[in-house]
Amino acid sequence: MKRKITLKQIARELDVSISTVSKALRNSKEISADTIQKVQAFAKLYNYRPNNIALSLKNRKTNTIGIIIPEIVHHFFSKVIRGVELVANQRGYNVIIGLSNESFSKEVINMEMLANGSIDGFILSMSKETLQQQDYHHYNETMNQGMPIVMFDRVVSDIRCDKVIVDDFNGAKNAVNKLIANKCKSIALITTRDYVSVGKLRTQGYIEALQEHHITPQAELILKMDDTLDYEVHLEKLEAEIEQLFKAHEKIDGVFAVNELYALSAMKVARKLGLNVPEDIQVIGFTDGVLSKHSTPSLTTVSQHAQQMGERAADLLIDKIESEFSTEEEQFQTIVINTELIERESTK
Amino acid sequence: MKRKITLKQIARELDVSISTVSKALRNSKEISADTIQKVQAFAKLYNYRPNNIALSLKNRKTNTIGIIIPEIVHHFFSKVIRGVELVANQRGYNVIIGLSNESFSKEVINMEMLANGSIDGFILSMSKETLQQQDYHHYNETMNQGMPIVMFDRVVSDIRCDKVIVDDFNGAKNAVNKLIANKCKSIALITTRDYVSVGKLRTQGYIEALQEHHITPQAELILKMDDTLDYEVHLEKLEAEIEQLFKAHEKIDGVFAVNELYALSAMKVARKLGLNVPEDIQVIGFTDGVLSKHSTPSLTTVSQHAQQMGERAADLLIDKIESEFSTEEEQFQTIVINTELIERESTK
DNA sequence: GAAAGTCACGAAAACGTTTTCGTGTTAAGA
DNA sequence: TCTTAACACGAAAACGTTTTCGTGACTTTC
Repeated sequence: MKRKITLKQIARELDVSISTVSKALRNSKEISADTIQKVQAFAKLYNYRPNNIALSLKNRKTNTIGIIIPEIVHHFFSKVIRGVELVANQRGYNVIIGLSNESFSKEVINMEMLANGSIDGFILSMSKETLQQQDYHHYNETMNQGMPIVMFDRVVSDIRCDKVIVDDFNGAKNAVNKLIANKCKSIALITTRDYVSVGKLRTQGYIEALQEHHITPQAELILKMDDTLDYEVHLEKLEAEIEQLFKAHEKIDGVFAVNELYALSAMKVARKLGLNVPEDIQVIGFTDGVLSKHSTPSLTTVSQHAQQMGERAADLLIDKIESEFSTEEEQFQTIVINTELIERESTK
Repeated sequence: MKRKITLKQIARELDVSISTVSKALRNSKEISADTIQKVQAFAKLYNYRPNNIALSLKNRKTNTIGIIIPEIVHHFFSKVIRGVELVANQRGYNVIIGLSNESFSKEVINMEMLANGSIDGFILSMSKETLQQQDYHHYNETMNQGMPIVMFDRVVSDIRCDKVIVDDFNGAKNAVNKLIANKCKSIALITTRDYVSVGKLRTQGYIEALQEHHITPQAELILKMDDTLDYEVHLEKLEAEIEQLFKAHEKIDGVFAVNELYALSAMKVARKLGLNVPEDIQVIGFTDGVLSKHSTPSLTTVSQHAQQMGERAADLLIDKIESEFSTEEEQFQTIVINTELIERESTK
């Protein structure tokens, strides 16, 4: 079990100086052809590779980007990671992950852990707790130290940085428009509480679609779930509330749900009540998940292009990292990713 | 936009030496109370944090572990990552990810990228291509350089390292036993080609369960799918083959599938053929996925405890990293994670 | 044959730490 | 008053690179 070989060891073996070895390996014209050949042969034999950490220290650059997300066991986020990793690798960067688990303190700890020189920049999506507490000091402190941040999906306008977001508003609007075009007369919305920006925007899209078609939004048709609990935990509660909603408003013939599970639950309850999807009631969800594709009936859904979000975020971040000129007045971009309505069996 | 402050800057400001600052921050008794107080106050004011990269270089230890997996948009793997991250963070380590995308060359490139000093050890699951080509030189080279490796799930006995695996054999056997106990007389197996070790073991479990109940396994009841294509791509082909199988053997009243999607497809085809699950045909899958829980009917499945696998793998790796004594003859462990049969609606 | 230039290489600094080993000053002991 | 010990601090090395700047030994030029 031998350690990795270093320049110093090569130098000693070949009885030259460290600088000579370093230069020879980089084909410097300061070094004679003889020496270059000798050094390179030796280095190859011992499989020399420059130590990354030493390079990082010297160059004050790690070629690593950090990504902090609330949860990894989640199709949306894992697809974003895939996108980030793809672009990062292509451009010579590694990706280091931190999970906030939707907790403010874990988010802060993770950021501090990585901000001390381990990475060149952050890609992150805020935890629910951070969104609730509206405490953004850790972002600002990190940026003040010259560490660029790109936020995605869950963002707030108070923070000045690059952002990549989904067009939640139009995604929702298009979905509801589709339901209206499909002759739905009474469309329910199943959503979460409003503190997460995306939920709010989707609700607005729903309302505006209705209004544009001269349908008055009715508060009774909007079901707001408390999602501070884990999805799975409050599944029964969810279904019970949906059932109550459906029973109270038998005329409901369309449902727009802000996520996959809510949509699936709606279909499940509908079936239980003897309603056929899509004949009696049509359902559209919002997500990139795997459930939609494989449910029966399969679910029409608003795709978020999660992987593309990750790719764009990574490009944005690396561009910023590599831009030599940090112009005095920084310009921040917000990239909006268009959604796509994927029609499946749950709509006509 | 000021850079992070360093010991040197503090030293200059306070007109003491770097060593004094360093010692003062660590409350060395070499330093007077006065100086300690002064330095710590200044450091706190400027929010000093030691540079991780410098520490890594000095200590020849990065406190980072690398995880290389074939795919991240996958419930099993993302749960493993969650487990790894949980334990790693608790024990003061970061996690850096690499995706092989089931490709041999990407696996090698990723490993080389991380092996050059960036991490202290690897946790990995082999790509399908690596399993097929049976070329393991990169693992051995990495380990020869003193970098510990823990493999999980997809392992081969040729490589001498710590391993965490699922008890695929008994998981499958228990599942089939369950079907037999539930009065299934003709049980089909839907599996993949055999080069992935886990597939082979699950097939063996199936066969042994049958044999122990004096049922002769029939080759015609075993459907081997070519999974070199992406799941989604060959979905129709899968369903067509299952349909053919069911039609050719109408007596089939039980199905054991080696993954979630195969099981779901079996249920889908059954429904199409007018068969009721579980009345006419019972189905069991093998996975930790999300589809099983939310399908209709929900799927009885063999849970792999993916998160626990990640946790155990991380503990194993960190133990090895931190064990000072690299005893001459290294001992390697293989931890077997027991499966658990989760009964849902697809079995009686 | 001396001045100038080329060649091939080495010394040293720098990145930011920690730690070992001095060393000068003061206080205590004889 | 002299020796010794305690105290408080600094210099320097080390981790593994890259790069700038010297510097001898030759070679060329007039």
